[in-house]
Amino acid sequence: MADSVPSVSSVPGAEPDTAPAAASDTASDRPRRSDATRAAILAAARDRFAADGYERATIRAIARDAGIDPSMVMRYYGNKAGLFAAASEIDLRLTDLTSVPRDQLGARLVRHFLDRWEHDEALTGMVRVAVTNEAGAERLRGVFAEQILPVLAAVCPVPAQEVTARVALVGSQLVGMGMLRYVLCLPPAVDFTNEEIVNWLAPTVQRYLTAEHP
Amino acid sequence: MADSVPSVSSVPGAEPDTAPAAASDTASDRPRRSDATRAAILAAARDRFAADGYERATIRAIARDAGIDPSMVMRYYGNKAGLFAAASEIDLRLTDLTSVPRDQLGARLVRHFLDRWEHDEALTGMVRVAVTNEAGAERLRGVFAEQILPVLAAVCPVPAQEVTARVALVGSQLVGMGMLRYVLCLPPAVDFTNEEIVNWLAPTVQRYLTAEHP
DNA sequence: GTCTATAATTCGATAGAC
DNA sequence: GTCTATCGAATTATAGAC
Repeated sequence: MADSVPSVSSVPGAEPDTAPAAASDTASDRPRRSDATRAAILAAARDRFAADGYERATIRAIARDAGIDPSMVMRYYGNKAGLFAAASEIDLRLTDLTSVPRDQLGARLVRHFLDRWEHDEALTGMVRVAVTNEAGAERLRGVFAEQILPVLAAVCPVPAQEVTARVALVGSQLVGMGMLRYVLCLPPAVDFTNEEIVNWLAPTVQRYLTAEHP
Repeated sequence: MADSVPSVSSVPGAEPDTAPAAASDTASDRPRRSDATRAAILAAARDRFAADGYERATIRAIARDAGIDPSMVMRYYGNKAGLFAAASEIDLRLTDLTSVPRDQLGARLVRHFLDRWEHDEALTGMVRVAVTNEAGAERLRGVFAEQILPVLAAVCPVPAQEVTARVALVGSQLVGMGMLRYVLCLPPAVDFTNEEIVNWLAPTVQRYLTAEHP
C-alpha cells in the first residue's frame, strides 16, 4: 500500500542523447537517429495499455511488440510511468464549432464522438487506464479541461459560470454510451447503429447545451 | 500472452468442509464453523477490489485486512478469480416500480442510482474491475440482464422488442454520470448536488423510457 | 482450521559489454 | 545506440506441520 500508482511527471534519466542542448543550433527540432525505434515503442505501448490496462501491460510485452529490447524502453522513457505519460496523449480532434448551426450541435457532437471512438482504440484504452490509475484519470481530466471545455464554451449560449456544468452533462452521456458500447460491450448497446445513437442522444446533448436550467 | 484473465467459474478445490453434502439433513443451509472468517475475507476483498482494481488488489493485502493468513483465502476460494467471483456479487436493490407514477419514473431511477452509488463503494469497484477484466465485464452484463432489464421492462410502455434498447439508453446516461462523478472524479461532475443531477438527468431518462422512437 | 515455509513465476529496473 | 545478463522484489499458488 501507499505505493499504488506513481504520479507521472518528467522522466528522470531520459533523453541522454547527443547534443548538450545548449543554445546553439538553428532549429530546435533536431531529428534523432532513434526516432523509428521510439515511434515503434510508443505505438506498441498505446496498443498494450489500451488492450490490457496499466498494470497488466508489461514493458517486456511492449518491447516484444515493438521488436526491440526491453531495456531500450527504460533508456528512452525512464520508467513505466514515463512511458505511459509519453504514450497517452489523446487528441479528440474537436475542431471549431462556431460555424455549426445552433440546433445541430447535439447531432454533430454525438457523431463526432462515435467516429472518434471507432477509429481510435486509444480512446477506449485511455478510459481503461483512467479507471484504475490515478495518472490516467488526471490525463482524462486534462482532456476535458483543455480539449472539450474550450470548444464547447465557444458555442454554448449560457452564462459563463454555467458552461462547465453543461459540458460535464454532455460528457456524462457521451462517456456513458462509449463505456457500454465500446468498453463493456453490452449487447444492446453494441447492436445500435450509429444513426440510432445519434437520433436518441442528439436531443439529450442539445438540451444539456442549450436548454435553460431546469 | 493469451493468459490475460481467467474466466470465472466454479472454484476447484474449495469447500472441503464437513458433511459429504448428501441428500439427508433437514435444511440445506448448514452453518459452517468458519463463516466469520469467510465473511471477513469477502468484506476485505470487496474493499480491496473496489479501491485497487483486480490486478493491484493482492491476496496478501486482502488477507491482512481480514486479519487472517493468505493461505486461507486460497483454501476457501481456490484462486484469485474464484475470490473475485465470490466477492463481486452486486445487488442494485431495484425494487418493483409498477406503483411509481409513470411520469416520475425518470426522477425515481436517477435518485435510486445516485443513492446506490454513494452508499455502496462496491459499485464503483465493480466498474473499476469490469473495465480491465473480462470476468468483471461479464458480471456487469449479468447485472444489466438480471436486475435492471426485468424491473424496467415491467414499467416501460413500449413494444417488447424495443425495451432492451431503451434500457441500454437509460444505462448509458446513468453509468456515464457515475463514471465522471464517482470514478474519474471530474470536478464539475463532483460539484453537482444530487438534486441538480436529478433535475437534469430525470427528463433524459424519462424520454428514453417513454418517448416514441425518434 | 489455521499457519509456516517455500516453490515457481514474473516484473521493473540496473550494470555494463560491444 | 543496442543488447545480454542479472538483481531484488513482489506475486500466486502449493505442500505440509500443528
